[in-house]
Order: sequence, then structure tokens, then C-alpha cells
Amino acid sequence: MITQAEENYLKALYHVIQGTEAKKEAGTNALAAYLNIKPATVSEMLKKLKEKDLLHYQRYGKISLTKSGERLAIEVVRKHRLWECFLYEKLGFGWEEVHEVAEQLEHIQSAKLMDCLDKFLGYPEIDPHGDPIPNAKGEFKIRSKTTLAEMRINKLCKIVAVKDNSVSFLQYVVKLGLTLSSKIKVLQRQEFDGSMELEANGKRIIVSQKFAENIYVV
Amino acid sequence: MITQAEENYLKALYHVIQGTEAKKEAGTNALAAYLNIKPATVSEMLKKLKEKDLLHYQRYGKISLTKSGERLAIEVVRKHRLWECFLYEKLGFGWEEVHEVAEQLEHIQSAKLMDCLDKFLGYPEIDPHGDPIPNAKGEFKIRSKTTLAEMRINKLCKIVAVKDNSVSFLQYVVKLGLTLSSKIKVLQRQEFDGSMELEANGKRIIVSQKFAENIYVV
DNA sequence: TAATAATGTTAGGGTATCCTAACAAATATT
DNA sequence: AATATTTGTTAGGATACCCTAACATTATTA
Repeated sequence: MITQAEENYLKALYHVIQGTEAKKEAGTNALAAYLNIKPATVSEMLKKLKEKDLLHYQRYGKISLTKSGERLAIEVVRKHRLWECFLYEKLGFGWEEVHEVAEQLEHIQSAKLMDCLDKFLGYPEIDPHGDPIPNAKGEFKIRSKTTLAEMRINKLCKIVAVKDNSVSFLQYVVKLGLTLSSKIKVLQRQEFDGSMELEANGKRIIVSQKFAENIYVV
Repeated sequence: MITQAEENYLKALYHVIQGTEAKKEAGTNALAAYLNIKPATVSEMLKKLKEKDLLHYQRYGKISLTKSGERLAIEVVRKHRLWECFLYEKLGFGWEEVHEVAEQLEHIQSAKLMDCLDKFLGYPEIDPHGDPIPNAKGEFKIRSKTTLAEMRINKLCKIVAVKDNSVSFLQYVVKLGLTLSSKIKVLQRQEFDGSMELEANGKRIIVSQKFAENIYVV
């Protein structure tokens, strides 16, 4: 049996690794920071997860997921995203409200539940933030990783996902009148701070570089 | 904040109390038995719950719920039953499969979630086992408590609920071709062991007294 | 390369929840 | 009422997960 805490470590490790260049391994501190937990605590848990053969690791070395560890991590991600779909599509939750509740729902243990929910939702391939949903076998398509910040002037693009899932960021996106599939034209970029002037929904808006780096486009 | 364990104690206490004559109070051992936990452990937890003003209790005395304790217990029951409805009505779970998963789902903390789910389900008043679902204020109708075992010979009745929620019992009910709303005629009762001969769906079946005591009729 | 900085581990504690064994109180029985 | 039975508590221990403080290792940089 796997505990809720263990699931969180695996999922976190998966995400931290995905956020690295090589997408292969991660360090104790990065994992601790992601989980809002002290590195000392992570060190302990790593031993336990290694015992269970869910990750590769040795003292002072980098951490990576084993096949079964990755499989479990992806299963948690799948559950999280399917629940987000449910909350958004069926219950009318807002974009920025789904994450917190899905953090709880992702730990429910019932394969049948997830299979039925998947079917009920019509086997969705992306969640409300545009992230891909692994299927029952753990397979999923890797999507474009181009951010709005990288777009050239006068290029037209479409929002396909958001990187940051925080409430404050998502609320800001909504406030700007943007959402998935919004079409954007880049008008200008300031050398000084990387901020950009955009045209979206017929309106001109200015966003910071940090903001633009958290919007995936195609 | 209330923990999952604490919610389980409150819900268990609520159910144990409902199962008593006076429906007022219960003992440590009964609660422990219901929770499949040792009485010593329950004793400890009672102190904590008393501290939080969720129950009335003193050493060697009977236990009862305070207003706020009962409110919380009913909220857990509400969540449990709404989730059972969801699993049964929307996801196609079987009668005997809903309970176990609902035991997990009932601990998700989100008032908005339950309100939206309630609406999504069309504000159901009973769960798949015929038990009443408290509304958002914690109010619900108390339903008939007449068991099939009490019915007189030749009386016609209808199943409105089941008492036992165990997988083995529910599977047996299904196997006999019975379900909520099934109409039953009592043909005979054996003095010897209280077993009954019934007519249901045009077929004659014999059930034990224990079985009959777990079927509520009207 | 030696000092410094960053990263990671160990030791020693704390809380929550559970357990067994031994004991205490309340209730039932003779 | 005295004893036996049932019921409930306390003491001491275990595990999971988290923390701080001190220490060890690795990486960086002067």
C-alpha cells in the first residue's frame, strides 16, 4: 500500500524532474522546496521510497524515478487532471478553483472509479489548464512547450495551456479576458524588462515577462 | 481543522447512537467495535474530541454528541450519501460497490464541491440504499423503520431501504432479484427459526429472519 | 587548491493514531 | 453484600510524518 504522503512525493518528484533540462533527475532541496517541506524530512522519506523500489537514489546523489515509481506518479497526475475536468466541466468550478480540490481527490484509491470517471467525461485528453491527461495505461501526448515570452513580434498565436496553476495567476489570466484557445497577437516587446504589448479579443494589453513565460502558445 | 480520523469517530458515534433505543448516547466499547479499533485507543480520542467540544463525556460515563459534533457527523453522512448517489447514478457503480469508495470520498474538504455535486445530482433525498440524504443545512426526513421481519402474513409491502450495507448482504439481495421499490408479499413465517417465505417478482423465495431484519419496508 | 557556498544527512524531538497489558470502575449475579 | 463479569482507563510502545540544529559532502570560486 502507498500512503498519501508517498504519492505526493512521487508526484512532486515527477514534476520537479519534468521541470529540469535533462528531465532525468532532481535534488533533495528542489523536491523539498516544491513540497513545502524541510530537506531533512525529504531525506528520510527517500530512504523509504527507495526501499519500496519507487526511486533510484544514494546518499548525496541525485534522485530519479524507477519504472514503477514513474508509473505511480503518472497515475496520480492522471487522477488529478481527470478530477479537474470533472469539477470544471460537470460542476461548474472556476479555472482557479479546481486545483485545490483535485489535490485531495487525486488520492482516492479506486481504479474502477477513475476508469468510470474517464468514460463519464468522454476520455478527455487535456485538463482545464491545457495539460495532457494520461490514459489508463499512463500514456499521453507531450504538448508544445513554446511560451508566449518566446514569440516574435507580429506573430499570431493561440493559448494552449498555462504553466503556473496558482490561484493568483489564473485569476489574473481570467481578469485579462484570456483563456484556453484565446488568440493573441504580439505587438511589442520592451528591451528594458521583457514586458509585452499584446492584442487579444480586440483589446490591447500589457503583460510582464514573468506572465508571458507562464503562458504556453502554439 | 478536523482530521479524517476525527470525522470517522464522529460519524461512528452518530451511527452507534442511532442504533440504540434512546438514540442519545453510547459506550466506548460499542464505538470501538464499530470502528474496528481497540477501546483503549477510543478512550484517548474521546479526550481530544471533548477538548474540541464535539462530544459530552466524562470518565467511565456514556458518550453523546454536542450540537456542533452532531452537525459535523451529519455533514460527513451527507457527503457519504451524495457520493454514493454520484457513483451509482452517474458512474454506473453497483449497489454493493459504492460504500467502500464513498468511505474515502466523504473526507474531501470543500463545501462548494458538495453543494455543486448536490445540485448536479438534482438534490436527491435518498441514497442508493434508501437512506435519507441530509440537505446542506443538515436536515433530513426520518424514514420508516419497519423491517420485513415485522410484517404480518399476506401483507403486501415495498422495499424502501436496506439496513446492512455490507457487500455480502447487498450481493445476496441482488441475487434474490430484489432491489429498492421491489414489491413483496409475505406468504409464511416459520415459528422455528423465524425464516419467511415471500413472493416477489412472481417468484417464491425463502429468507432467514436475519435477512428480513435488514430490509426496511413500507 | 583552499576557502566559501550550496546541498544533503543525521540526531534528537514532537504530534497523531494505533496497539497490548495491566488496572480500575461499574454492573450483574449469586 | 460479596463476587464475578463487563466496561472503560492508564501506561508504555510502535509507526508515519514533520521539525530544528548540527554536521558532512559536494560544488563553486577566488
